[in-house]
Amino acid sequence: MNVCTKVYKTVNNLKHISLFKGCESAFFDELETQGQSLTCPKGRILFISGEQADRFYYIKSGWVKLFRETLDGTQAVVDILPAGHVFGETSIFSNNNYPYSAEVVESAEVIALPTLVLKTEVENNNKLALNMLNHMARYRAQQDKEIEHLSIQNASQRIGCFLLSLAKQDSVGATTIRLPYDKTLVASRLGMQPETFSRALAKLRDKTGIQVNGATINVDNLKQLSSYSCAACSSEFPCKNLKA
Amino acid sequence: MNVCTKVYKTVNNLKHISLFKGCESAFFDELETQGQSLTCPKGRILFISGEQADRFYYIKSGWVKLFRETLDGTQAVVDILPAGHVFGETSIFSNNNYPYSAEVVESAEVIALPTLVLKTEVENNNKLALNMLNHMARYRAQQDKEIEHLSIQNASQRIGCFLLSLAKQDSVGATTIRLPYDKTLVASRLGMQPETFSRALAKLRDKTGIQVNGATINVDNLKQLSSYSCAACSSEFPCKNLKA
DNA sequence: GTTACGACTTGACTTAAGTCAATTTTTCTA
DNA sequence: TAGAAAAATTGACTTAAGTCAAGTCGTAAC
Repeated sequence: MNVCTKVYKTVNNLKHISLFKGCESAFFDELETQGQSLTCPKGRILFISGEQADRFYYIKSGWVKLFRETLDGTQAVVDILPAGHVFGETSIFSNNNYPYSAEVVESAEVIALPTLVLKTEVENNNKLALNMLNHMARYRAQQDKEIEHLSIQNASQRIGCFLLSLAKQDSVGATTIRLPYDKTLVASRLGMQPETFSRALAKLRDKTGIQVNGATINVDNLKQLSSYSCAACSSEFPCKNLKA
Repeated sequence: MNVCTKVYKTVNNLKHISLFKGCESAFFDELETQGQSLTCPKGRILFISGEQADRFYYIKSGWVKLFRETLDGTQAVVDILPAGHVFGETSIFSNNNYPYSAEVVESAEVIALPTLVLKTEVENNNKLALNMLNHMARYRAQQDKEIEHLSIQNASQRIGCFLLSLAKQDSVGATTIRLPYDKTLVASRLGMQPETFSRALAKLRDKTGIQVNGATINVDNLKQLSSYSCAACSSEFPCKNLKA
């Protein structure tokens, strides 16, 4: 666990966060007064599973890993979130305890906000409650797909699917993808060992003609990648991760 | 796909459904007027993934499987739900399309209710929105655990965990568990092949001393079962599936 | 009762992924 | 820029689970 200096800043302008769309000024004022902007290096633990949840977080930049650990230390990665995402907010529906631990995996700027203010507002502002419902429904659909992938896709297909989700949504035919964090971390995100990831990526390269160069991956034919990966996925073909 | 005669009945008294706790009479009246009670035999398909979602369902008795299929026909089981559960309701947050297919797997009585009425009420009644949020948060926690189990538990441990979830919550030490549906179906629910299930259950028997007799399973020592299964689970030990 | 069917089990074998160890490559730091 | 550390790859091997085929068991129908 990485202990390090926190950098606090004044929070301003949360109005652009889609979860809060339609909320009143008073709510934003209260959030901003009690909120803190933190600059966190890689490795910083924001909270531990089971802890009392006084704060939830908004990611301004960087990447944050949500995970849980078994008694023997094995880690299960719940998700790895990029800028724009909110996490820890569901604790207001589970006795104010965090359901997972959170660690910064690519140096990040996050905003820590008081859960109590959110809870009170959700209980009184139907617009916010609806935002959260939509938000959770989207997340749920994604998790359902995750479960499906774990049970019916092989390692190479899971990687392919992951690459598609990173591809620019407007890319057609060819594109370049850059892995946003370490391959080891991608592997754990996809529920496999680093060695398996390495071999499975090589297999994916052979099967779909992608070019791998470190963290940079060139895709000449997105459809070929999609057709290989999505063969074992219930989503409509071509993969909706790929707009074409 | 099983085509069969529907049996319609008048719907009454939805007030006991926890999701609707605190709702107004007018809402119940509208639901009951437009709702239908259906008696469905095993095999009955209630809806198909992607279909327009006009109705959501409440299970009065029996079991319902939620699943999706890939192009090549491979099935991924999302969940298998018992009496008391609601499904198809999240379609109101996803363009009114069902995100999965639903099939009755143990003859069931279900109530089909209009999604539009629910949607309108959620948009206007904060109490209902909060109920749904709590409901979805609970479901989400369960799905997160599911993902964890798929990636870090082995077949025998997943079965053990499943058995614990079936054990009566007040049972201490010893208890008898009855599988609620076919072993083949339990296998698919746990993301494994029937053959693997059969062998893994035998292994679980050897490891934990449970006695298997067809669909009936005697557990002399729940803690032993829990300690074997939960070794690869991030939840606190002993498993919260087991109150002891 | 006998037959037929589906559910379940078992055996033999294949395949995918995990493990452990040894390198190689890249990145960071002094 | 040299050297150390971390990340990634590769090889050899083990293990878990899938596959396919054969067989058993129990129930339901006749």
